[in-house]
Amino acid sequence: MADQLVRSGRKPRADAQRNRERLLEAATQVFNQGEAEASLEAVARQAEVGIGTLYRHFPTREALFEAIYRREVQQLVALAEQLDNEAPVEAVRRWVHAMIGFVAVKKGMSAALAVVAQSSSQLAVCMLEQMVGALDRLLRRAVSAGEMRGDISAEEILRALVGMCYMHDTPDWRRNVLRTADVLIDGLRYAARGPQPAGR
Amino acid sequence: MADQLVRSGRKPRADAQRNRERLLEAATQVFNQGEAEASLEAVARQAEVGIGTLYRHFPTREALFEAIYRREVQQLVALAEQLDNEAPVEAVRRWVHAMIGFVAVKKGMSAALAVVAQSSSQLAVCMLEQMVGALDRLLRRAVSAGEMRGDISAEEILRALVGMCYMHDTPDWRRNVLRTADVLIDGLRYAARGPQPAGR
Amino acid sequence: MADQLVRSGRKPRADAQRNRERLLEAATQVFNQGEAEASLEAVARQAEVGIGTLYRHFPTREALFEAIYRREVQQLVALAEQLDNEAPVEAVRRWVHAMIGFVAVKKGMSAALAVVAQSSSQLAVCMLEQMVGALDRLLRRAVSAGEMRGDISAEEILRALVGMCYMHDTPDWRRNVLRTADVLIDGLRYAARGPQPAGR
Amino acid sequence: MADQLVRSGRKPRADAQRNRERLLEAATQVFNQGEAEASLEAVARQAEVGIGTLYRHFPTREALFEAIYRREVQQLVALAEQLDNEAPVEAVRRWVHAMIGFVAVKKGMSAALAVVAQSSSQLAVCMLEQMVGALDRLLRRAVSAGEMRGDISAEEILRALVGMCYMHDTPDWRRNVLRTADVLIDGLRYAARGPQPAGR
DNA sequence: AATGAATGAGTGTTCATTCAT
DNA sequence: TATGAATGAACACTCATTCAT
Repeated sequence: MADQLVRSGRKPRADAQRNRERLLEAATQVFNQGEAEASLEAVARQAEVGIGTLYRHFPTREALFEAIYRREVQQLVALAEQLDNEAPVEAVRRWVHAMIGFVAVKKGMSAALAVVAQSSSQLAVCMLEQMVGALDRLLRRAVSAGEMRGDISAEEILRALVGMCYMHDTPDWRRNVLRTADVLIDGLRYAARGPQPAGR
Repeated sequence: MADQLVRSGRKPRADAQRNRERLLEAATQVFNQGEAEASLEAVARQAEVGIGTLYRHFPTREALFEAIYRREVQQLVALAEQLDNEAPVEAVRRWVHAMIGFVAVKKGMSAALAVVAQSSSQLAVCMLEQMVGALDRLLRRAVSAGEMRGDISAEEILRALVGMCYMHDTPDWRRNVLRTADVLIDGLRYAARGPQPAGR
Repeated sequence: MADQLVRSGRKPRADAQRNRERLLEAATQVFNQGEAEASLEAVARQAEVGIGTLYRHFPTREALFEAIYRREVQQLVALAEQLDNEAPVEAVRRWVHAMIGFVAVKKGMSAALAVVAQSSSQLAVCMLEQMVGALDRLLRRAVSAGEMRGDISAEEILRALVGMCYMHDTPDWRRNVLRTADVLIDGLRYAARGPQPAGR
Repeated sequence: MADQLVRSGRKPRADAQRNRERLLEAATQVFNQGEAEASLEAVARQAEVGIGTLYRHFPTREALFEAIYRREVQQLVALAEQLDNEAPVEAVRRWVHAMIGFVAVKKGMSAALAVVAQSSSQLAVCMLEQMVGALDRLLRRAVSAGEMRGDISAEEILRALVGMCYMHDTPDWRRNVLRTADVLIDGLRYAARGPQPAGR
């Protein structure tokens, strides 16, 4: 499903598995602490593995991105499920904060996400859908509770968040983005009750 | 103004001027209907002009970006001034819509803006500052009027808007982004009066 | 030695070794029968090898120079050691002649040496130092024996020799330079005993 | 004879003459305080003159070099004549020192001379011949006086000197080269009397 | 399966030279 | 004549991708 090795039915050779791990580890480092446009050769070098091996495991650059972030994405999906018990709006806020914190830790992930969000490969779409699904679940609850407007799709909001993260590269962008994200969430609440007389 | 240059037969040779125009036209097309990272050679080819000519007119990639978008940016700055008479929040909303519409017309401008927003060249910074200045002017009025919270900088909001635009490439992204931008603005209003009891 | 590498089937793949050889051969030809500033592309073409291959083997122009002339330089160093048993002045003369003969065979080496002598890369400096060291060893002996003046550094003399070679491109320059070099050596001897009354 | 303008019979226009002067001045500066490989465009810019004008006056790079150094060469030729009254060996030494000092002042002239010495254009040859002639005149006197060996041509010595200068780029190369040049001259004297018993 | 050598198209950039104004 | 815009060949260098070992 994810990449070539899995397809062959047979259990993957031990060293193949090890190399896959090394590559993911290396790619994470290279992409996260630098640019998302680093050369694949650099990744292979970091993993102390031949470039050919990299290609065997991840035939395209996107396959690599996807493999890197699949796990992380699943964490976010899991988090959404856990937040089911929270108050609706608060759950949305916490999930959004988690996502931003997540991107902040994995510096450079924003670029990768941007790439993914703009590509249209099946797998990229799938990843995006998962995240959209997670956020959607939370939003729906808030909307049902009458605490948020329901005419903005989760995908829209997700794209906005990713875009907000992507536009920064200063080291302290995180708190700024967090605040702006809160504004966005506030906007979703505000409209739930419609515009109100400015004089209260 | 352009007239003057053409008529006076002085320095700006006719063909030079024409080539400059062609290059801008071509660059706009190439960048707008593709990626902001298209090769300069491609631009020259599109303009049916030697690569050397491109370099003569625009010694760096950014000089080209800047030339393309400087005029447009100034339009937005001018718009901000015109909106001084509007109701504060409405003025903000209209300016934001104008900016998005502007990006929508110049499809791909978002990519260019993204590049600019992330680079740190003097000129890029200057362009960004101009737009920030325009938005800041409008925000301040709204804040002064007690209709918007004042702890989110214009730059943050601008980056968020650019990011939102950048994350889309479907043909109909515009209305989605407009709506999400409105949510953001609503958020700015909402907090001006503090969180309110949600029906509780 | 080369044998070993080839036979052991280990790391140095056969074709890599062959290409390296071809590149050195080609570079020697191109540089020697033309200018030291020939394009690297020309070298690759001569070697019938992709330009990328050239870069893999020799990441910089100087790395190529160095590879070409390292072995030869070491021969000269070795020669200096062998001449330790000769009469001091004669040893200097023979080494200098060897050097010139060496340049003469590798026509165009003078240009390469000139480049090296003017660059300041680590490796270039190292090569120069080796040759200076070799000549210095011989000069010291002659100075100790009271047969040469000691206030001219080996490096000066070496630069002069390289310069002399570099200034020629006629096919028969060798004997001319040899004679002039002898004059230089004579000058070193002459002053060992101080200026003498010229018959006056 | 030197360049195109002179050929046309008519007296050169005043501004043409002025531009020629500016170009020479500029070229001297650019070549002398930098590299002999500076772009012609840089020269034209320094002269505040169009590149086309440069080409009109000096159709080739060598024509420019030649024009620059012709006057200086003639100074050296004149100096040789003035030295006719000095003691022969001293005259040679003084001329050689003058030449080196000359190159030292016009930093970068060594590179230009090297170019000239290796080219084979008529004019370059002519320049070289003039300098050779000047030195030759002095050498002959010393040889006639029995104070120098006569089997080394002036051209050889000149090439050696130029080469020696060319091989340096440190700021204090002058004294080193002067000393080495003295050694060369000493060598010419030494052999005039043949090898002498080392014990005196 | 793993390796890394080979490839060459592609990009940015410079500069000598021509030519329209 | 003077100008400088236009040109494009040439070069250095990178990197994704293929393929022999």
